[in-house]
Amino acid sequence: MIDPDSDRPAYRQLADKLREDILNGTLPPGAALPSEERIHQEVGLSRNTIRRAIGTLRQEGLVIVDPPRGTFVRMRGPEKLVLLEPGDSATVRVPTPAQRRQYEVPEGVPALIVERADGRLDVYPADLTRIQSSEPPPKKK
Amino acid sequence: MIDPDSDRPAYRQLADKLREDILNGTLPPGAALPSEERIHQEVGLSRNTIRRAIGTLRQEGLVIVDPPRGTFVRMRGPEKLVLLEPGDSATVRVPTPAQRRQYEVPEGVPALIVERADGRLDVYPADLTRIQSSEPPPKKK
DNA sequence: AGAGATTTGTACGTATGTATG
DNA sequence: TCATACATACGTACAAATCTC
Repeated sequence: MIDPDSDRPAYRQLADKLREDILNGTLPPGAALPSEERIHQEVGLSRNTIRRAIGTLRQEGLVIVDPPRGTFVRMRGPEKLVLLEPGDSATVRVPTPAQRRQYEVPEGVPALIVERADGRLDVYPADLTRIQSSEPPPKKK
Repeated sequence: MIDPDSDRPAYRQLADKLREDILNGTLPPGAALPSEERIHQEVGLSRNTIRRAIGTLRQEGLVIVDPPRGTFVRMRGPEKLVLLEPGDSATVRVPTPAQRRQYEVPEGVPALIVERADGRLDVYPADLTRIQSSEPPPKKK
C-alpha cells in the first residue's frame, strides 16, 4: 500500500489514502479513523509519520481530533451564508493565538474577517461559510 | 526563555517568540530566521520541536521555507482585490494536493474559491486577497 | 571540477503526560 | 483501577539541494 521507494513521501501517501477513503465515502462523516497504533500495525509506518499524515487532513478540515477519544471524519454542518454589503471588505487569516482568543476561532481553522462599512468586525470559521455579494440596493431612477 | 514547566507547550512558546520578533520588526520581511541547528543551540529544544514551531508560522503565512537555503520572513505584496458581483459566491478551502497543482496555490495557504455567476471558478491565495462587493461603497462625509 | 559544509526534509525509535471510558 | 489514544518531546540517521572553497 505504501511504497517506501516512491518519490512521494510516505506520510503523503498515507494522507492521500485516507483522504480518498473520506471523499469516496468509505469513511463517512462522523466515522472514527483507526487509531494511530492500529494504522501503525496495518501499514508499518511509525507513529510520528502517521501523525503527520493525519495532521495534513486536519489542516484540510477533513477530520477533527477529540483526544483521547479518537479522530473522526468531520461532520460538516450547512455552510453559513455571509453577505458582503457595499462598503464591506473581507480577508482570510490563519489566526494568531491572540486573534483566536479575541474571536474564539477554533485552532487550525482559517478565519474570515469581515470589516463592515461602519467599522465593526465579524469573524467566521472560513471553511464553513459561503460569501455572497448582497443584492444591489433598490435604486430609484 | 522557554519554560519547560509551563502549561504552554515548548513548541508554542518558541512559535510565540518568533512570531513576536516578526511582528515587531526584529525579524523584518525577507530576513532569514536562524537555522534549526542554530536555534537548537540557543534555546536547547530538539530539532523536531523547533520544526514544529516553524511549521505553525508557515501555516500562519508568516514565513516561507526555501530548502536548503533557509527560512525567511515572508514578503507580503499588496493584497489583491477580488470583487464579488451579485450572483457570485465564494468559499475558503485548504486545497487538496490536486487543487494546489491545478491553481498554483502555495503549500499550507488557504485558497479563496470564487464561483462566478456564469459558472467559472477563480482561485486565489486567500491570505493575500481582499474581498469586496462590487457595488460602490456609499459616500461618506 | 570536486570535496566538504550547511540546511531543510523525511523517517525511525523511545519516553512520558493527560484525558477518557 | 486499568487500558486506550492522542500530545509533547527527546534523540538518531540519512537524503537532497545549495553554497563555498
